[in-house]
Amino acid sequence: MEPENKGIKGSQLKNMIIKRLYFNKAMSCAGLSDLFDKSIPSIAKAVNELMHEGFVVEHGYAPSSGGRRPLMYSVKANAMYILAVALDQLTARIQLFDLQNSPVADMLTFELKLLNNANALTILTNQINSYIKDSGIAKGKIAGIGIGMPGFINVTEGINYTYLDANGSLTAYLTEHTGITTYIDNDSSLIALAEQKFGIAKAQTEVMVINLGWGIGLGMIVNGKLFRGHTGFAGELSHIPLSEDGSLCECGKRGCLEAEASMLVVAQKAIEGIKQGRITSLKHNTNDHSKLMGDALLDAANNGDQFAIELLSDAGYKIGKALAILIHIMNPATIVLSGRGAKVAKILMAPIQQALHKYCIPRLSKGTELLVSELGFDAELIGAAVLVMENFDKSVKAKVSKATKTIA
Amino acid sequence: MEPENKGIKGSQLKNMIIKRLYFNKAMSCAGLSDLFDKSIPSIAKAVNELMHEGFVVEHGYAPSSGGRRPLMYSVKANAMYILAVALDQLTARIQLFDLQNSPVADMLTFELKLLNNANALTILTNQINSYIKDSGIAKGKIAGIGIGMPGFINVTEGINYTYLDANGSLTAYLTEHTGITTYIDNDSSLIALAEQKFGIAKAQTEVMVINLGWGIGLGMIVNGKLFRGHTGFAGELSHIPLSEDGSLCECGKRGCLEAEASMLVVAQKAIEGIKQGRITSLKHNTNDHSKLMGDALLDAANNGDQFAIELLSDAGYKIGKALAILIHIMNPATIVLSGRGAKVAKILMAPIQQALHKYCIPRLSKGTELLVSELGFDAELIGAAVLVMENFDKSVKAKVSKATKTIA
DNA sequence: AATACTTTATTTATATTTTTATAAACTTTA
DNA sequence: TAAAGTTTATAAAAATATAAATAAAGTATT
Repeated sequence: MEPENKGIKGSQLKNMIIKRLYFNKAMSCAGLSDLFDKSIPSIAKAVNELMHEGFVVEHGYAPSSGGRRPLMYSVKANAMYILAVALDQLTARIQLFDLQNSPVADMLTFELKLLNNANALTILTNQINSYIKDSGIAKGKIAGIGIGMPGFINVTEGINYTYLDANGSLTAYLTEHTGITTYIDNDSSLIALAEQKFGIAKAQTEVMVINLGWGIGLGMIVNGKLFRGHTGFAGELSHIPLSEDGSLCECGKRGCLEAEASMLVVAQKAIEGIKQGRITSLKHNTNDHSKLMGDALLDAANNGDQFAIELLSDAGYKIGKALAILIHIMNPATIVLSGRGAKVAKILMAPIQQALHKYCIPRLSKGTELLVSELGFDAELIGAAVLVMENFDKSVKAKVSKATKTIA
Repeated sequence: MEPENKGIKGSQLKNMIIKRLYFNKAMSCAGLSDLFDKSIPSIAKAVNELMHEGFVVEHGYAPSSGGRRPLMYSVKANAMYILAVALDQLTARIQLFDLQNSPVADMLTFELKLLNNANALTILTNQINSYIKDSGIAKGKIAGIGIGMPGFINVTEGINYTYLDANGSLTAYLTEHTGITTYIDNDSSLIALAEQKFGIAKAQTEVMVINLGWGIGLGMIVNGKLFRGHTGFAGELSHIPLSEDGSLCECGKRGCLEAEASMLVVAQKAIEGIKQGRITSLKHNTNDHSKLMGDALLDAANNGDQFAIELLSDAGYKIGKALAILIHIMNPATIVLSGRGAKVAKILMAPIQQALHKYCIPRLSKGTELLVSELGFDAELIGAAVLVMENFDKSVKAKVSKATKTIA
């Protein structure tokens, strides 16, 4: 075997330490020893090597807990970088982060229609490559590319069955055409990941994150890890049968949550209401599409427009009924309202709670805390970065970097 | 430190091997090496020690897969025993198994009313102790006691908040008063465990098991492990809001699945039907309680009684609607119909499938297989035994046994 | 039938990891 | 304020696990 391969097993622990320090800010050798169930000398050796290799720096002494103060270590922010990409049906965002999740280049936003757009993948690839070039960061310094996007995604194969057809594995295509290991996942899943690692649900192990967008998504954290189900379609909250009647959904059924309470549907109801002469501060030009109205509606509600609030309350109550079902089945510690609609979460809160009181056994609703995202619109980008680091201990990145380091 | 403690870490691997061989029948050193990510010499050493200690025996050669045939090892059936206990509200079952899940003593069944019965715990403890004594098996040879029971259970503390108040930890009480480490869990959870380890859902990682009994329970296997939720109440399928109206449930709400489709409710509907003169082979004496009627109804349905089948079909459709919701959220590989009602599962199957077609997105229902338990009424007892062995690698049992062995 | 290739098992030498002992730095108790 | 107890860190010795080499027992190929 080549000498390069000899170190894989040994560098495994080092990758695990880097990953942990990315998530945990700072830790002591003793803490890492407990966490990984390895002896302190083993940890100390790995940490010292990582310091010489430039991945880890000392981070001062933590307060004593009754004995000698532990020397803390943290990851060196500029040792590596992470490229995060967030896509929705119309828009793409690209942002480069360092290992402390600080942006190291301006965010790039551009229009990218995913549906029926054969050029979308080429455009995205070019934009990523030129963004990296403009940033001045060497590709070898980028730990990976994480991409969040709508659609039905096979994470292990790296395929999105709905958008961005790469004639096989999308991640393989992007890895090849950028030279950087790429990971993809569902947008709602990444938002959940962000909330659990760096957001309002930090360190919780049972978290349900509602992605209130044009649709209604659900990201599930079970046992501290993203849960995707057997074929990757878990969390289809938006199409459970909520009521027998109700308007017809895109999926062909009646009574779906998405057909009753998504921001898009609420916007359409607003347009109808205006046509029927409802008193509201909202205006509607016939050539506006629903998404523009949606954004306007959220702002109007926050500014106290009664009609907008009424529409949102109605949606909130239905969302609450769905959450009651979710609580009964999953018994989560936390439900987080996140995504685009998070900015009207305070208005939604009251009707949601009302529905929970009506439809939940108290013993169950008592065990779940309902929270509003603080990451807001950044959640998906941060989740995309987290996705890269979640896979870091399985990749051989650190080994490669180390190899170049030791030669240099 | 005492010399006894020195071996704990080393015997960890041996306990893991015993546990694996309990679940897997027979494995080779190479297979165990792959599984535990340990070198073959390490595994071989541990296996040889376990053979000398009497826990493991050779199990012949497996067919070649293109090279030297592997020598298989299996656990020695009579090296240890497991005591399984299954309780419902009225009846207790006790059964002693060997390490191949074969009964080594006759099953003991006795009446044990759990509700408002201050003596229940004492009676159970005495029955367990005398059962073991009668079996002639030394207590030191029993790896543990596993108990499945209804109620709201804190597994880690070993407390059942509903029944068998032990003024603290029920498992601690029983461990002390029997001298054998005791574990408890919810009946539906144990049925799920049994189905996943030794039943129709063997080796599946995403399994939902419906416990069709007097109530409707749900045992969830997520990521290959029992899922209990944040406060242990996950899987409350029976009280999700299914319909706006519907009969009033014990829980105080309307439209609960349990109030519409549990075997107890179906039996009550049968009694009402008979009173109203419905044509049926079923008879009803006014002093019969619903549970007797329930058993009779299941048999009548299996014998072709139209009225019984009609009632069950009605229940099946409602169960199907609930399963549709479950599939949307969990996207399981398998749903198993188990418990007392499993014997009419074939009758339930058609209306359940019908409801799934109506309420499920095809993409989701396609990914889930609906199966009927083959373990039937034995599932809970086997699950109780599995519970003991699931905890085996965390216990120090094997070390103790080994110690006594090496002295002898 | 002979050769090449696989997979499994065993032995030995090497590498790694953990224990143990010692020291350092700090808190708590007497 | 001194003594005792904690927690963390480091350096040596001891234990342990692994990799490499070799052997054994089979299948597949020519």
